[in-house]
Amino acid sequence: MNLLSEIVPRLNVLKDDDFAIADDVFIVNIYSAGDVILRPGLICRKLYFIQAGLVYAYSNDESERILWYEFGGNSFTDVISFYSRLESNIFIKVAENKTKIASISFDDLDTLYSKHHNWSIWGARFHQHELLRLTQYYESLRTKDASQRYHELVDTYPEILQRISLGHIASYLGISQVSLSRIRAGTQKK
Amino acid sequence: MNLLSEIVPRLNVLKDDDFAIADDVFIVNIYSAGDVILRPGLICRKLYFIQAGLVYAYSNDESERILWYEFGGNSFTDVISFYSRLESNIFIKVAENKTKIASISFDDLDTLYSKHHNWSIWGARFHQHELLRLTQYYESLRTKDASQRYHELVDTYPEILQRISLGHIASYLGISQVSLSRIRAGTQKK
DNA sequence: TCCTTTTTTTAACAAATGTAAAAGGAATGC
DNA sequence: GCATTCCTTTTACATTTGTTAAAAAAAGGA
Repeated sequence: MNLLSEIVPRLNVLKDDDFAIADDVFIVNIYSAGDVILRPGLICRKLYFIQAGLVYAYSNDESERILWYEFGGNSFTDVISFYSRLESNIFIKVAENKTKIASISFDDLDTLYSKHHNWSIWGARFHQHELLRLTQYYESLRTKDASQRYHELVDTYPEILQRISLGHIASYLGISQVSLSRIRAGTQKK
Repeated sequence: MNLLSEIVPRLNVLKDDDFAIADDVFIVNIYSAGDVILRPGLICRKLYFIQAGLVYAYSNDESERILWYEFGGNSFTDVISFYSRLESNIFIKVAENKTKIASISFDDLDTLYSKHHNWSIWGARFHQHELLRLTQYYESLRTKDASQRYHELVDTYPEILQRISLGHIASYLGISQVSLSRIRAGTQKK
């Protein structure tokens, strides 16, 4: 059984043979907390798939605003840098030890599409899923206020309060730590 | 020369033959201003490509917030409804007469992927482009304030002030009309 | 031209949120 | 135990933005 099949979703199309074919263009690495995957000024050349662990991104300005967290089972990249091949403006860092990640370059991915029909079907479906996932994420940013998003966050991942400081959660929610305290104290509209 | 090839981008992979193959699964329509393409409660079953004209979307709540405008050359759908196959929560309407649009259903698109390698390569690349485009749009929403976005809007489309009322522009920018007046008056930080 | 309607701006006030600073709590090390 | 440091909450104040309402300006019709 190929390692990759444990990390990259089959999306109802990939067979073991397809994973075998792609085995040499995906690279699997194990990272430690604090490892830097991407920094501003570099082009993000890879698409990443997390098998286990935790990764996060933050902005390059004074605010160092946390842009996202991604857990095992999800993929990530700097979408703007990777698909436009322009220099990144964000940091991507590993948050936990033994974070296990597979990655593939833009060119290798496109070559897979061209050479293997199944991989191009996978590519279409994968990017459809990502389009849906990203849109749902941004729409929840747009339509829900920080209070709602905070309560959903702790309902969905109650353990997150043990893993991430409230300062970082406030940054992730896009509000000041003072506002988050007010929300937690209930001094806030529901 | 096939009509479709004027509307659907080739993305460096589609040949005339591919358009001929797909001719019967794309439908081309001409709409009038005010025509409703999608309303809340329905599932958005199609992916649309605008050749010419203007289309916009707005929310289903009291605010009737304008979510986006799309011009000729771009594609659109209700991303969340189309890719999750759930009921839509938005309106999509045509804003100008003689708006010409090609469309294809989710299932027909997936069938094209399965049957034709070139179309699945196209699907992967198309959705990569859309992922980039959507992310750039939402990131500009996230990082720029209403004042910046207003000034960029009138710099990019000076004629827009003649075509769309300030009330609608404020809605599109996500602010009250009062705030937009303050921005225009210069009573606002740059 | 005059009246009506629509659009835009202005004013006044209230609510929400950020900044800065202080205080309280928890964890760690000596 | 005590001090230090880090994280979190609280307070005070200023800024921003929304709401409501009124005034001003623009557009259209008779």
